[in-house]
Amino acid sequence: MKLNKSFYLSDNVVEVAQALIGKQLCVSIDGIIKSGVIVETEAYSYKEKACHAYNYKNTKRTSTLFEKGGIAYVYLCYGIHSLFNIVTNEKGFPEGVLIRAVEPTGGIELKKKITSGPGKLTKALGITLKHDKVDLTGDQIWVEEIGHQTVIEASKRIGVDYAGEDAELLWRFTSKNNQWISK
DNA sequence: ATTAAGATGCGCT
DNA sequence: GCGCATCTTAATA
Repeated sequence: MKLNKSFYLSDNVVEVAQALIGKQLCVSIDGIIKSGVIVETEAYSYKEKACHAYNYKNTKRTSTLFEKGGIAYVYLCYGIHSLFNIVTNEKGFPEGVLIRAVEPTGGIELKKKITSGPGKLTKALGITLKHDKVDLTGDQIWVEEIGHQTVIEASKRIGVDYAGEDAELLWRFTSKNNQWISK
């Protein structure tokens, strides 16, 4: 069952990040659907330094985060990697959930662990910068409830040491004992 | 116009 | 564990 818009409009991005664990992410490209269960997320909010849109910093890159929740935020990191986020909250409140890892369920090459990392999973799913601002209630990218029961663990986020005290926030959520999460 | 740095991943030691 | 590839954005002038 596809999640509807209201799921993404919560003003508590941390709750959304937790709720997304165990949901299934689907991407439809050229009629081919690729899917995977979300097993690792991170929450980002304008309230803390690690976020691109910290303190309502609205730039060309972060403008997507200021849009109404329920759309994709894809951006290029280090000139190489496309990172996929889900924008939450109402328009003007930049918050989002970074998808760091998924467990492949369909349409993805299963031989190698190519989904265990924010840069790799986008490639595995075929997500590109063209998907920036794509509506997640549409037919290109969406998230659906599949009734997965998961034990969620909270930990510190990765790669945000520069954020000082905010790097200590336990805003990374993983599915316990899952082999697909990044290390 | 110029430059520094980044929500990473890979290869090598 | 460490360094590099690679390029867009943003801060500075």
